Amino acid sequence: MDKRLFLLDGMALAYRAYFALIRAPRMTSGGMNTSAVFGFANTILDLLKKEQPTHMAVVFDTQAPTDRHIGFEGYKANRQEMPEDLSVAMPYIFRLIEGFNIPVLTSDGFEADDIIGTLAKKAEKESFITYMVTPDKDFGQLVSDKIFIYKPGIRGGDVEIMGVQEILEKWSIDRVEQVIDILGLWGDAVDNIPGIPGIGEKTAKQLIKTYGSIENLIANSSQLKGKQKENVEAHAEQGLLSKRLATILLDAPVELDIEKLLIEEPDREKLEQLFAELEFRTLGKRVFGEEFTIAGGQALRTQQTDLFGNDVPAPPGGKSRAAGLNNKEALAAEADATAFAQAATLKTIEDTEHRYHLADSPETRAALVRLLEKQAAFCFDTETTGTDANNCELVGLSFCIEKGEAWYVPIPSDMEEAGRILNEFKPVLENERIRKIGQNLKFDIIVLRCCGVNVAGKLSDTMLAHYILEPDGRHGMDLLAGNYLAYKPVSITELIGKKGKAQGNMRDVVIETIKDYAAEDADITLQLKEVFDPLLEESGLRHLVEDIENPLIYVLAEMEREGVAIDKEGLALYSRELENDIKRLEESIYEYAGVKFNIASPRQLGDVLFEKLLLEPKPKKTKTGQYQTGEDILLRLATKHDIVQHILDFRQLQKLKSTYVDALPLMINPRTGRVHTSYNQAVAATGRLSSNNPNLQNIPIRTEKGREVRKAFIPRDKDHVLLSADYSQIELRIIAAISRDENMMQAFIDGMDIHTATAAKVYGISPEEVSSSQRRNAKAVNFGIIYGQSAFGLSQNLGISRTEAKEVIDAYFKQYPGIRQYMTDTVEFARSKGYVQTIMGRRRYLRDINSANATVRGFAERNAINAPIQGSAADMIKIAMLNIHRELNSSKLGTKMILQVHDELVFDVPRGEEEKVKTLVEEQMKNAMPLEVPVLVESGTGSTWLEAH
DNA sequence: TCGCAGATCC
DNA sequence: GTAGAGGATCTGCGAC
Repeated sequence: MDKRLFLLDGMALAYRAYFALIRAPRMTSGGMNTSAVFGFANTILDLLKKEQPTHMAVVFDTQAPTDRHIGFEGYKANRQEMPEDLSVAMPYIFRLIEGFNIPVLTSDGFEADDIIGTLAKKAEKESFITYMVTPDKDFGQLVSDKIFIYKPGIRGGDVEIMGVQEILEKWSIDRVEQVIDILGLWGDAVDNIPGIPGIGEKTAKQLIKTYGSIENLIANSSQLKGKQKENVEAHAEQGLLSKRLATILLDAPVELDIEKLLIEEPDREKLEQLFAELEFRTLGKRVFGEEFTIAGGQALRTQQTDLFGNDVPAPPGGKSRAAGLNNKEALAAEADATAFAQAATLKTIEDTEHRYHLADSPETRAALVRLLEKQAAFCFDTETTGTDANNCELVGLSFCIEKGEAWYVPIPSDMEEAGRILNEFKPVLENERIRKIGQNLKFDIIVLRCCGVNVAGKLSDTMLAHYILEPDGRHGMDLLAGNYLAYKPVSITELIGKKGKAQGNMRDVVIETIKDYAAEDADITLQLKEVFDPLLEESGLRHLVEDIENPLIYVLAEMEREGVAIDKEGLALYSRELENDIKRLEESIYEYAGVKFNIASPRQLGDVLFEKLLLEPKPKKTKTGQYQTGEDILLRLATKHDIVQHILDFRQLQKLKSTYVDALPLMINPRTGRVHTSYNQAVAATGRLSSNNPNLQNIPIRTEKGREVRKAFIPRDKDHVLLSADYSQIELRIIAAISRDENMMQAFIDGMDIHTATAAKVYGISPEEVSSSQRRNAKAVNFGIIYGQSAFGLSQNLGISRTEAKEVIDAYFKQYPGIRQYMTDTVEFARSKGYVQTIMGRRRYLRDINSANATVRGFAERNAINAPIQGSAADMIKIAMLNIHRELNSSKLGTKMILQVHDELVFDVPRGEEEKVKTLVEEQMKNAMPLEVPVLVESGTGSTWLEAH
């Protein structure tokens, strides 16, 4: 049998596992980030299972500066501190390796690569096949026969085996020697060896490639000019040292009998204990088989500290939590993590004592109602035939008043019978005295409203409670049950099948099965409420759910149920018009291009523009390697070829037609004849609402053709008009108020146009003298400030030079010193507290704020600056909505609030009420959350949304 | 079915 | 030197 030796570069793999997972939600146990340990464990497991090694060792760099590192002051200075999370994880990684019974070698004065290189050479003589396992950024693999490129993922790594030849091809390198030369490059490509001041990594690589080697480059430095020449000559010695340090040794003094690295059985006891501490349930199962459970183990409890040893506050009750990044990658990874958590050994309905009753007779129902009537609060849930609250059928109701006991009330499809049963429950559901507890109550409230039941009383929504506690996380019931109750509810897919065409219907499930599922939901929700209440109290967040989020459920439910009228015929007409325009554009584009292709395919379009028409010598590519054809890129090309403008127009019209003009009429509810969007109250981490099915918060307005769509939003009939009221510059007013910057506050107090005022200050001229381009620049800075934009971003945005952008920004901060102070203060606050907050105290946790990774940290810093501003604006309009809703109801006006678009509210107003409502709305919006600067609201009415806005 | 790119909004 | 504006949703393409 072959002797197969696997040598793992321990530190590199640990770092790689850590950084690869850094963007993913943190897998935590007792506050410790366990993702690096998890990634490492998966590497070992993958190798053991898939590659059948016979011998194995993990090699670690000696962390203390040594011969190979020493004598190089800059090395120490530049070497990044090991991230706190990772250094906490390292002891666990060592225990893991020990548990697997794999020998650990330390490099003792050398790089791990040197030891591996030397061993590989030695092993070759003893007829081993040697494999080096290291992440792809390291070049050290070149000394082994095969190379593993390990890409950690949350479910373990994809291990890819490449031969040396393939590596050379992959990196477009010609010869092995050349790789060695590149290894000796200047810059921080190799383990942060400091480079030559003034010559970057890329430039250095290029230069070395051109000259063949560093030695050649130095010898020919006279061919260079200017600063480059100076730098190369002045720091030649350092460059050579870099090369020497980065060159892999094959003759390190390592005494070792390779046969001793023979693989042994893992130490079951040690691994079990470790997996129990870290709550690695699925991993445990992979190692020890399905029967593995961590029930006997003790969960880890360590207090998280920051770099200075101070305690970092964990979010209230936060057991696991998403990182600050809210992008698709994070969400996808989070889904994985959720699956990971769910697959673990959680209690289920089988393991718990419960009394779930069926209340399906007049007597049992009456008894239930009598019981509910006596309660100060109860938890309830509805079962329906679908997820569209405005377009589904009620199948049953479940109730719970105490942990472990719940009732299920089936509702038959016969309307009359259903009505009778619901009437029995009206006295409790409509009872204002009784608090209602639920998960996503807005859905239940709308469903019941459609059945003629008007739910009343205070609300406690567990989804919103968790949203307030952990705004970046997800808030599904199954997830919450798993994380907070260590419980796995009956899965909906067990009842009605997987999502998709084949998915069944709640109506078809036998009542006994629904009973368990539904009663359990109510039971779990009640238990969650009991967990969240003290957490909200402790962290001082109770008022947010109690005074804002929970009451807002009623407002949103009513808005959603109300819906908005759409001019279907108008849209149909416009669709035909667009169709013609698009056809014409298509033809002309084909003519310009000389070829027919799919213009809607960015890939095909890129090929035509940059490979056929060659519009750009060095076109930008996306990370997947196709040409970028985004609007900003095309706009810059517009002068080069007429085809570009046509493409831009084509894109715009295509988008308009498919997303709005053709899609909206299909969303009209057949029952009401109106479009009912759905507001999600728990997705945007800053506190904003979002809208979907359809999204009515992104109806076009910027361009003339787009605006046409707004004409299709109309009052319910000719006796009504639309009223639109929006906050003027609300985010800038908020930043002015919370930063208390005198100049900006004064500009608002004086009622000036803020962008003109800013331009006047920045350019040191009077407001009258401000040109339109100066105002545009000022406006861009004002917005950039809100988002934490850099000089680079501003220059890109405005098409000006970086120097110019920097000047504008510097002048800006000189005029508004309070704003700069706010920015540094907020970031500082986030650093010490771990979160930022809005005026109303809504929090956003920023775990990455102290990250050693500049990119990740930068993201957290921009979030720190933006979240309080965007979030305060969200708080303000939510309060306004609550107050307006209350006032409209109490004053018996016929006006309905129908839309919210972040800083705008739209109402359907009976003719004759316009003036009254306008005053009411403006007053309530202005006074919702008084600031120390004036809050301005602009409103208008019209027979379409466009006119009103 | 899913990720990506590109579009829309505030 | 890094990457390069915060928050969303929807659509079509193209790989799987």
